[in-house]
Amino acid sequence: MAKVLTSRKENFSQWYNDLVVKADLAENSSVRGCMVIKPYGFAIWEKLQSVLDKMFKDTGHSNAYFPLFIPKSFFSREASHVEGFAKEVAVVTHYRLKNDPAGKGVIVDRDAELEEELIVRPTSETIIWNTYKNWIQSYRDLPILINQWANVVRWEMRTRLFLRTTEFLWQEGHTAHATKEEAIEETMKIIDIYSEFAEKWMGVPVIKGTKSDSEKFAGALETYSIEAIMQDGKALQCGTSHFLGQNFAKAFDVMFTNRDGKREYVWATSWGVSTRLLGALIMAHSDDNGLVLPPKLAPIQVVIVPIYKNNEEYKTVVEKARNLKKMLVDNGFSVKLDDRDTHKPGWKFAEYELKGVPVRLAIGPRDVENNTVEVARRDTLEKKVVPTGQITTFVKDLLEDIQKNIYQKALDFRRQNTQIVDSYDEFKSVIEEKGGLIMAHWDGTSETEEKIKEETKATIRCIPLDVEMEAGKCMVTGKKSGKRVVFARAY
RNA sequence: CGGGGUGUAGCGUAGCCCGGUUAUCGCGCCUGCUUUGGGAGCAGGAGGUCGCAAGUUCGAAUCUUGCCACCCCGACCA
Repeated sequence: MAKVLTSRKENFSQWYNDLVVKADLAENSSVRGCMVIKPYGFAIWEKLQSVLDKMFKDTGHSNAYFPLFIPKSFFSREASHVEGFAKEVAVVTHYRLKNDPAGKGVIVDRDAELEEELIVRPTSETIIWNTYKNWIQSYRDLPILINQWANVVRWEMRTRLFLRTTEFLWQEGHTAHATKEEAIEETMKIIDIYSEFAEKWMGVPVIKGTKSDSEKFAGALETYSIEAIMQDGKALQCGTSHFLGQNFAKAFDVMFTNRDGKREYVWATSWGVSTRLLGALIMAHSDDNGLVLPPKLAPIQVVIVPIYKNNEEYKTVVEKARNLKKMLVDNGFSVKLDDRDTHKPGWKFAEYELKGVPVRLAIGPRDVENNTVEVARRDTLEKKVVPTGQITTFVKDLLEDIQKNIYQKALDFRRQNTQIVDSYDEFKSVIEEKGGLIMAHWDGTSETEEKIKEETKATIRCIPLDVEMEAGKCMVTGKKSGKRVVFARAY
């Protein structure tokens, strides 16, 4: 078979880039750091959106929409928030163009300068809390549980398809609560939703945990994240849920009267996942033949490829293929019949493997005669001939098996690439030679974290929730530590 | 913004050091015939402001200068 992708082991970055482009997911646009998401890639995003959206709604959240532009003054209200984002915001300063007197197209009309510059949102806390101020007077107005699907802009220095683009799509939840406890509970509820989504739908095992002070969201008291490992051993943050305390309520003066008639600041959370999830999906499962999609998120779950030599065979084979498609569609599967005469079967096989379609059915004259179908599964590339009568149950079981298998494979990979390390020397050599996740003791200070980052490029991905307490000593300073934390080089 | 590199057809490239016929090759594209159970074969064909501008020269993809764009490494990061 002709090789279209760079090998995963040879050059992971290039493999990733090739894959994204050749599987028709996305490509770089002519706009700096911005990508074009192509129909096939967007179909996966839409599927992912619909599942998450339902999970949010099932837990009492509703969707709304807030402006793209944020007045600069709103933005500067919360000190640490400004600090965190100032270096990467796009700023709108003018509102008009005019013809260039020198005759070279259009130029900015300097007379049309805005009195107050507008920031293109890097995230919406500020504009939303400025709005919530008008919505909240009493404890009866709480909680507010809102989510928005939107685009945001962060002017990153270096970009990478899906993982870090200047503009990206995401959902951002912003909730307001009467009590601290309720806000914390919301933060946890969301990180659980994210984790369930990653594991059950994307088939990507994740570690839930809290962020260290230096990795916290700008303006948050506590940031919870889910962290996954990619096939090159680097970690990827897949979603975050922040407990914001009363920081934004104080910055935007959002108070409510409680049951006792006393005025109090509102408690807040915010949380989000982005198109980066598609990057995680790709880097966690795919191989040198292309994408491997979890059946639950695949836009096409089953593709049918007819095989024939002449017009006569075409008729009988395609007719059978159509029946097969109808049968599967009636059973709720997403099926594509590729009866194009412009490409040969072998070409189509390779194409759908590249696109990660979980199950492929091939029907040729041989199958028509024997009343069978050839079934191929994407994850293991195994093929099997199945009697037509059993095909719906077979495909149903197979899709479930693939979903389970890719999760298990990713989980096994993570186990094999997670080391428990006690000394800093060992840490350095493991990071350098093997990569992956490292569970080690840390004294809890930003100084130590910074030192490790500088010397090894590894950062604390999270302080995991589901890990037992264990008395130990920080591998760098020897100070006391109650728990191992997760270190890795990260995207 | 610092350090390195690259711009030649839709994509990937040779040629550049050492200037000289009609700019190389592969993929892709178009036409025809043969093919079709793992990216088909043969034959023919179309497609180029050699990143942009100026300069040197009888002559520039090739040399010089300026500009632009992109990529990689660092700081930043969902």
